[in-house]
Amino acid sequence: MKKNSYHKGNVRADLIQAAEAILNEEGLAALSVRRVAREVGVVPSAVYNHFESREELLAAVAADGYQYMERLVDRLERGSGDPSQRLRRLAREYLQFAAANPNLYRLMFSSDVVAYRLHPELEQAADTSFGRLTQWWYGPGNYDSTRSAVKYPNALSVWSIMHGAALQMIEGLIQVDPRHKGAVDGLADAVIGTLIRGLMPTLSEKA
Amino acid sequence: MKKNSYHKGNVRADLIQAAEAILNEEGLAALSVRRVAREVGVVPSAVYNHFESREELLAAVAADGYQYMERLVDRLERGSGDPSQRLRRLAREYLQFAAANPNLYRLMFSSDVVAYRLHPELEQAADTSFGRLTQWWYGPGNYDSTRSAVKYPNALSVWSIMHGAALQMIEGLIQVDPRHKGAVDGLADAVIGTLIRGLMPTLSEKA
DNA sequence: TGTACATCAGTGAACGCGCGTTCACTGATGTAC
DNA sequence: TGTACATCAGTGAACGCGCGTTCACTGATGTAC
Repeated sequence: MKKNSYHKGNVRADLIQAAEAILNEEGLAALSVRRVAREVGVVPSAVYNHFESREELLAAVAADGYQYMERLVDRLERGSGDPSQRLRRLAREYLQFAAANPNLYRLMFSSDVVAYRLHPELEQAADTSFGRLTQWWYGPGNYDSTRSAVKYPNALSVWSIMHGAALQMIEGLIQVDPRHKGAVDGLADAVIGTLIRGLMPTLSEKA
Repeated sequence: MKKNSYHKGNVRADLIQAAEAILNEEGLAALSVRRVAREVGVVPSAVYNHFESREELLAAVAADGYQYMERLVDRLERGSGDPSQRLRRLAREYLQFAAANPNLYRLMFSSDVVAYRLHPELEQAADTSFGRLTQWWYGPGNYDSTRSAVKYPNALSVWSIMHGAALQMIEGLIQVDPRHKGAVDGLADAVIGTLIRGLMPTLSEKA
């Protein structure tokens, strides 16, 4: 392909990829339309042939991230071992993903930046991940996609504790270096282990 | 006090208060130095008599938020009831705080916006909250302030599950309306209840 | 009690910046005849 | 096979914007003598 030709090919895909790279390396603040365009070698206004706005570009990046989540749940469903073993594996993989892609992880879960409600395909991606985890747990027949706290406390708790641990790690609120894989696994084991066993034993010890 | 006098009094406190109001009502993006100054009735450059930079102002706002966390832990320590009852109460109060002050909550826990490491008083405030929870649990003699995942799995898990639930609620990832106090309590009960009981019973049921 | 002066906390104008987005345009490509 | 033309995806210049921050300044206040 000639350097200065029009119709460069898959500019849309290139933009998303460049955006992901910038996000990972320099964070969300550096991810501007102009910057992404520059990186791809295109003029800023060209971006608007592929995305309606900056936010739509960000939504596309986030949606890309959810594909990774999907794969995690795939492995949960198809994996071997008893349920608690699978859950422990899920926990490790989940935190490893967050540790390796902190800025992407943040973007995926902050409606502050990308309003889910405005990007149905994104909301659906998030729903699917949670829904499949829930169905694995409660059986397909029992899932009604409302994600009610009362109806699915177990799935909700797994999601909450993993999300909380991931963010505390990413934000540096706990002494776990995201670049140290062993430490990340240790964190995963600690929280999912506690959740599986429950606090009752130590609490009654206290009483 | 005269309207146009210099030396207006507690401009610093006013700035923090105005910043909190803007944050709550319009979100972080609206919280600019110029905007806060305008709200207080002062020229933008006057802000720099009280804060070195925008980030320092934000750090002051976040530090203010931590005082609320302190009070939660106070009540945990001094409250009545057995440990698990106290923990359940803490969970409710924690989520109610997050529900009532979502933008402040986000600011407090995102190093993206305010780099903790650069604001020691802020890092200390965060440490204190976690440390006191841990000490309540393990006894004062056993706390060494490293917040290691391996050493304090119980306190860490409580923190993680509450943080995760709070953020999912705030970001609209779960079907809980933050303005509905009953629903927020329900969420708190669900996650802390699951954590206390543990997943073992349902997991072995599955196996 | 009155005066000189240092200090403090404001003012007002200006800086350079990168941003998201719009617009009229134009070159390359694919298709119909 | 050659030509006319619609479409698509680029270009380039410009828009208005609010931002964080700096600077020389000045009015009000408190203190020392």
